[in-house]
Amino acid sequence: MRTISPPVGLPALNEIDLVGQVARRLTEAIVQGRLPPGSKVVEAGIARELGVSRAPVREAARLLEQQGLLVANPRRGFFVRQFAADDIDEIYDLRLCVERHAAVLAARNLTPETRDKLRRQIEVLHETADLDDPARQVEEDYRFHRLICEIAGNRRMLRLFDDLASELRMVIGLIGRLYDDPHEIARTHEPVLAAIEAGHPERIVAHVDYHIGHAWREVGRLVREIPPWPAAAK
Amino acid sequence: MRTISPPVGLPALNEIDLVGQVARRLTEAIVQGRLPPGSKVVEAGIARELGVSRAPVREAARLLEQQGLLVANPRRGFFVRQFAADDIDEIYDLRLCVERHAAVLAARNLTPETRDKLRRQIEVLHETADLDDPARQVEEDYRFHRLICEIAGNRRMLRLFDDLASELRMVIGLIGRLYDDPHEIARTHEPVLAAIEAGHPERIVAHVDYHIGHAWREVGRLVREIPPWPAAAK
DNA sequence: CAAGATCAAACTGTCGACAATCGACGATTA
DNA sequence: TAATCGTCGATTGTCGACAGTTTGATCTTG
Repeated sequence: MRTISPPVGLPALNEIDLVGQVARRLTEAIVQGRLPPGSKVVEAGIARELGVSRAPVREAARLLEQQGLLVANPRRGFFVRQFAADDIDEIYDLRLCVERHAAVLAARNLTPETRDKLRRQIEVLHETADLDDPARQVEEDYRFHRLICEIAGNRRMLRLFDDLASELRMVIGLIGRLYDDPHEIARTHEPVLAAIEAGHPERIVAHVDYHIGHAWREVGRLVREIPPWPAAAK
Repeated sequence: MRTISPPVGLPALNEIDLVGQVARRLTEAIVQGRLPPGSKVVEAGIARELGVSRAPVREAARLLEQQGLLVANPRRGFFVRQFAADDIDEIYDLRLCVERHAAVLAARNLTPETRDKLRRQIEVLHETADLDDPARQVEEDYRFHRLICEIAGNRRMLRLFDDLASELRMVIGLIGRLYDDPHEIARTHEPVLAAIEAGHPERIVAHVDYHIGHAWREVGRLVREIPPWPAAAK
């Protein structure tokens, strides 16, 4: 295995875990909207662009396929997943299901350290709100929710959350702007944490439902507002 | 693309969706315990055995990796996933989380047709109970639970269920015998369906909790009873 | 005899090549 | 003119090969 010829502009891919790196690059390109939904992912093109051969690209594509970012059409290639309104509903429905459970478990496992982590993350959310960087804001938002799943202590659930988040990142990225006032978003996390600290399952579920349900409705509204997705190139 | 040289004993792989077929064969070998947990999956070996090259085998392995049946160690290869007691807990915890939700949704979407499907499946469970075919019994059991997820109408949730089921099949396959009397198993599905037909969310959740919780405890007990998993061959 | 160094075989990661297939475009025909 | 067919370039699916790494065995040395 040798070092890879430097692709233009981007830092060169080094030699370990090429597949993982290609997967990350592809994911980036998709959630940033550089590869719009419905567009064809030409193996040779990606390979040339990244300065690798097609084999690692194909393997990475399989990963993203399993993650739901790509769709494979045998003999026709990989295509960037297109989302419809009911996809949004599915994702949020599943997310609600997972996060309710995670929050209840997290409350059960809560220690002073993990509690502080959550509090600190809400602070970060407030700080980020001033930065006018929607992508960053979304990222820090997920980090809070991810923390809850982490604290819940079920690794499979955490992976599921990550998968859902990567699909959502794609959707949010396409919407292009934040669906709400950043400070407002930061604030709405507080009752969730409060409920977790209080530790009453019903209250936790209620607050998680409210919080996620809010995002669900907002995203759903925006998606329906801009129905023809941004130019499914090719 | 040409036809594949016939592997010994098994029907030859034809030319379409080679990756999918290899994946199925591998899954089979794993859940049947022919590839024991911890064992190394040698790409060239599998490839030779199936009469294909290593490329499709690698791609299939990536699929199974994402599904959790294989673990990839960079530069060392793919290994059959090993389950510990806490894996069982994670899987059942997640399954509980999903099936509660699915059952409530299924109740909401229930039509006379889907209701009959569920009833019929319980009959099948009873019929299968007489056959003394544990694998079949487990399969029909899953089919009932899968039906609920199907009726719930969230495709992502259905896929998640399938992934969990394939992990569980592997575990159950390793245990080798059924964890309970087949007729008893068939019977315990009835209250779940009854609750879904009645349509009270709390009752549905309670019955699903009881049903799945029972399997959880039984499987957990058996796993702890036979702690050293069957010879992690090499 | 144990611990470390040395070496060979086995295996993985990646590549380039080639045939089969797809899709677009233009020619042919009714 | 519209529909069908054939051709050609572009792209996928698969393969065999090669380089570098890991592994396990053997040999060396304290």
